[in-house]
Amino acid sequence: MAGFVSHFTNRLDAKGRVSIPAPFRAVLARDGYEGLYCITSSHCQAVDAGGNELCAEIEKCSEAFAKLSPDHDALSVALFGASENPKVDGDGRMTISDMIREHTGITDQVTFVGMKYKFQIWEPERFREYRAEAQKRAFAMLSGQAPASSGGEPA
Amino acid sequence: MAGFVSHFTNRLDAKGRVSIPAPFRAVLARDGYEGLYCITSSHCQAVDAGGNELCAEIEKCSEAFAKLSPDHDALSVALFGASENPKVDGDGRMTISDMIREHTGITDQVTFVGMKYKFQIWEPERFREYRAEAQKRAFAMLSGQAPASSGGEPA
DNA sequence: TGATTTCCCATGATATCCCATGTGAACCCG
DNA sequence: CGGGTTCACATGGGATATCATGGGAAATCA
Repeated sequence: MAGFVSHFTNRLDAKGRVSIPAPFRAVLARDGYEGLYCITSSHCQAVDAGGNELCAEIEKCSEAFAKLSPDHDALSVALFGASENPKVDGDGRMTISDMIREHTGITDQVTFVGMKYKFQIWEPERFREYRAEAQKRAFAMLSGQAPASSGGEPA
Repeated sequence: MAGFVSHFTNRLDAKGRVSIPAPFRAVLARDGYEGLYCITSSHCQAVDAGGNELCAEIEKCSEAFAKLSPDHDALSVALFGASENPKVDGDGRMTISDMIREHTGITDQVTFVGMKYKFQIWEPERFREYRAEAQKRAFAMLSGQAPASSGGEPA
């Protein structure tokens, strides 16, 4: 099925490498893998990662402003300056850069969280905290929102 | 026969596998089976499972918010981070992941409960308790709202 | 040249595939 | 109508493939 789902926690090895979960690699390949795109999240201590689909989303974001305009420039710096294209080795591992380490606080373990069109990279303990918070917010959002057309409360 | 109905209890084997009830497999196949979609329920100790129809329902939820926004991210983590695509082997069995085990308390038996457009996965004893409670609620709702003569629940 | 990074292979644990078996229900046939 | 047969399905287990992880050697960089 399509998209990144579920979450996985893997260990960093002595060289700073970590295996990207196999199901996520499969999604990347299906999406027409051209390298992994990573960008630090602006509102949480995580890194967004993905393939073409994530790239397209980010570009769409910056296209909202006219090129050469101050706004566009500022946004470009903010977006692309905080981005990376980590290499993925033949065994499906990526290296955690210093930028990612600093932004996420990752030391020896990494949690990968599927979010359908992208996935996030977290320090496991911080993810647990964020997740608890996210679940509360999600519950509030869904119950505040008008019920969907087809009968039946999702999840 | 449309949708998942009735309920079944099957045993887990030593490898953590359990047979998905044959009638449910038939429904999945008719729905255009592309893999099983599972998501932990936010309001009870069960896992929602289904095919395309359930998947579409979940996606619709997250479409209410702009991608890359904090709200969308939180919702995605709560929904997709708590989801899985268990593989189904040639004999119609799925493996119960640790995530499902923890959320449901399943140890050696699994109850599958049809809910028309999806089905739920329960630890048998917890399901019995939930069911007793649900029946009370349903009865109260129906007798409070509907005329005594009405033959069944609304579609 | 010394320090990293990249590539490649080794390994243990786990998951997946494939086939065997038991059991109950449906079916057929006399 | 009764007895035997077949079938579908849940379950078990051995063989095999996949995956995360570790480490050495070659390549790259400064």
